[in-house]
Amino acid sequence: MTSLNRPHTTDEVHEAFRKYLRDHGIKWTKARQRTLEAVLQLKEHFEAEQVLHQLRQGGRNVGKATVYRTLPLLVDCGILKQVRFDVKQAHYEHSYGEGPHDHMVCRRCGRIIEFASEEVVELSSRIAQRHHFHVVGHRMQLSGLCWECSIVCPVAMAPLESEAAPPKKSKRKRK
Amino acid sequence: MTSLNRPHTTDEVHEAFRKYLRDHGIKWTKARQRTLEAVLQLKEHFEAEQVLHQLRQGGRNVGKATVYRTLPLLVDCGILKQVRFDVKQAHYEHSYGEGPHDHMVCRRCGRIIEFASEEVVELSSRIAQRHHFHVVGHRMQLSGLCWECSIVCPVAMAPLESEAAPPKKSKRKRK
DNA sequence: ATGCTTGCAAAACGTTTGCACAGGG
DNA sequence: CCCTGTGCAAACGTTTTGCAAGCAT
Repeated sequence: MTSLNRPHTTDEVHEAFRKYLRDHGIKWTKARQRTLEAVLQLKEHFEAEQVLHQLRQGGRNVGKATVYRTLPLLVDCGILKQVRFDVKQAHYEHSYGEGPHDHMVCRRCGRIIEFASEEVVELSSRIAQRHHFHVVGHRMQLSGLCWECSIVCPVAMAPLESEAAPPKKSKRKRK
Repeated sequence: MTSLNRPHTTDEVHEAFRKYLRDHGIKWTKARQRTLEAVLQLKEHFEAEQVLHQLRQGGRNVGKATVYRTLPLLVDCGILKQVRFDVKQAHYEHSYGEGPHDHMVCRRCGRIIEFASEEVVELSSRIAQRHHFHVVGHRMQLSGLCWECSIVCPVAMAPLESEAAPPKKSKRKRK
């Protein structure tokens, strides 16, 4: 939602990255530039592997290690934000100039819906205060069914892919 | 907080597991029994490796694979809940008969503080309704500094271990 | 007796690191 | 020119899987 019509040009983002690198004595290299470009072409939420894929697809090869070393820089300078869903891999989203928001993840189709979270921020502060905790950030994730899936399949919770799985002889639920 | 004085005896939990297994045509075996016992001895939040460790310590050896195969069963039958913090490994907590709650994670000492979350649940519903989303569950995590750490170290965000790291020659921020 | 369960080892997975070479300031 | 950055491959820690043997029903 917020990632469409991003309020900043790619040039601005490039400049922000170069400034960040300069200020930290890190070099502006071809590999880092290409990684940033690939990242800017990706929409919404993505993982490291997709950045690699995007790079290979454009014929601009960058080593896996370099991508993994560059992503934290982009996070550190505010262009990306690391988001962790209920999976082992890290996901990233664009955060340059974007307001804070949280996510709803559909258990069936995997769709990720963003929502602005002023109320969540307020609630966080209230709760933190109550426990003498100094909040720096928060993460809130709702899981359930998106509108389409709740119509198609009002009860099922199983991920979409498992529908094709052939029934087992036993009564076991484990996949 | 809620894991202390759990409102159910270990017998009740055992029985719940056995019933779950029976109902699903899964066998009640020594390995699964031992895994459950180890899990019940662990307090608060733990990871798979700690279950293994607990088992070895008690001389009741169970294969790593078996533990990894049993934990999802315990989650599925409601005895455990999988919780993912900002790390790659999964963590688990006891959920049998416990009310919903969320977590605050201290960035410095790693302490995890639980808080009851009726307000969070309410807010979830309100937000979901607004987006025509059918919520099934939520996850909220505040990160920041716990009371002790915010006194010791009012500004630092770096994890505790990095304090011992020797300063590098360059101006770079990366570890 | 049958076939689910086990433990081991090996694979898979995402991520990190060591190293010799390339290339930017 | 120096020192950082790169790419490769190998290491890493967690989790999963293949398989022959074990054991609960």
